[in-house]
Amino acid sequence: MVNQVPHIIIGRLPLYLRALIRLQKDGYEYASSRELGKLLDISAAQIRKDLSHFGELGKRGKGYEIEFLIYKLNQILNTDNIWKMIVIGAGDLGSGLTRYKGFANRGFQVSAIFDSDPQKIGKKIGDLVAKDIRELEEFVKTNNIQIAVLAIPAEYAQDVIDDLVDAGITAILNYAPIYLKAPQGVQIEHIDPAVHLQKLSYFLK
Amino acid sequence: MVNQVPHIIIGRLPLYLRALIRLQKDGYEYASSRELGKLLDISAAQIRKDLSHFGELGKRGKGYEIEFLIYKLNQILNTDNIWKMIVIGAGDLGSGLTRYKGFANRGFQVSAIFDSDPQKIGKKIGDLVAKDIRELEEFVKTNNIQIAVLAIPAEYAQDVIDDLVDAGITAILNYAPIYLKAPQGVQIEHIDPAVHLQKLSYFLK
DNA sequence: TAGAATTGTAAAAATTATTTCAATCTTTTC
DNA sequence: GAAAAGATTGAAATAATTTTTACAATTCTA
Repeated sequence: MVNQVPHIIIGRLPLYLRALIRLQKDGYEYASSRELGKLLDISAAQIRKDLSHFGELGKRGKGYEIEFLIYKLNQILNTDNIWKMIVIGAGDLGSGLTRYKGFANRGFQVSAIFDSDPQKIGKKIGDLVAKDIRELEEFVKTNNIQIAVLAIPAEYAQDVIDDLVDAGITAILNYAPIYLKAPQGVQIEHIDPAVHLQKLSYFLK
Repeated sequence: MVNQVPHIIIGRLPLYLRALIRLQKDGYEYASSRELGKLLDISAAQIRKDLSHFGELGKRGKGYEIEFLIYKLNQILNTDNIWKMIVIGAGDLGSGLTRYKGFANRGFQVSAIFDSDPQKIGKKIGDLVAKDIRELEEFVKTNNIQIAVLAIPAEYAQDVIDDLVDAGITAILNYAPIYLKAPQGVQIEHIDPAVHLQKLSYFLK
């Protein structure tokens, strides 16, 4: 296992994992880099090179044993256990993410949802009840939470990030349509559908 | 205006645009590449190089005139008009996206939402009423829709994409957690929160 | 008018992806 | 059951792409 694997490679590992889980569900036991590549529109060589950063995970003449590679990728990505996350913002998006069933088998679980709006605090959302954002710090500390999902308007996002970091959060999935600052060591991933749509519309007409 | 601007550059333009709109809202008239870069954690040289693909858009000694650059980026990204889109899937996510107020001022508008579940068809969602997916093709053709947002389970996604392409859709924002195939010329962008979370968890613990 | 600021771009450096192939394992043939 | 043919990985070498550096040209400011 090597240090300092390029970010861009880490970004592809979840795609490999997702495809492998699908293949396993479909009853396959082995997958070659060529097959996997065809499924993902990624060159076979690239897949082999990416995986080779983490040891010799394949079998010459045969391919990659799917069960083993899934196990290995989960280990690499730290998803061999379930991470507890919190969601900030109990609007449509935050509520939807909280109710979303798709996280469980990919290593994540929402363990609380917070809002500052009295109208939303106390509301039942899936199995949870929306909490007051003022309880955030205590909750994060008590439950040792490291991951937060931000689903609030852009205006408040930077302030909330600062609070999250103070509370001990070190990984943030940001849905607010704004670039956010965090100290070294705190990772942020951004999802903004309009950004993707604009990439798409570039190619239209 | 040049042909064949690398994809990776197109992907940054919406971020520039988003930041510029924010600066404009905050009352600024000019932004230098250094200021913009600081706001986005992108090097000033990169921003200048990216923008230089589309002409000489800045003013030496002063920076970029924000209003003009916003106008120009909208023109480049084809967001100087509103694109009508359809949403497929009237679950939490599809409903949330349909109600989302943030698309309007970024060049997009949901003009219909479809589902195949009789329980959901007819339901009021924001200003719209969920339609039967069987009406999809006619709607797309009649209304000349080019963009679709896919918010359905992975199992059905490839079949629906095939139908969308047949109907005339050429740009797809895919929320189903699976890689999807489309013919040359049809652009797909993927959003899978679990993929982002797994990138984050790589860096944890 | 002089000094400061900033762009646009050529050149260099760094990063990322592809090509190629020896090594090795699997499958088929005899 | 051994030998031959086929498949596939892992990795070195090469190619392509992307980013950074460096600076002349130009504009702004005082």
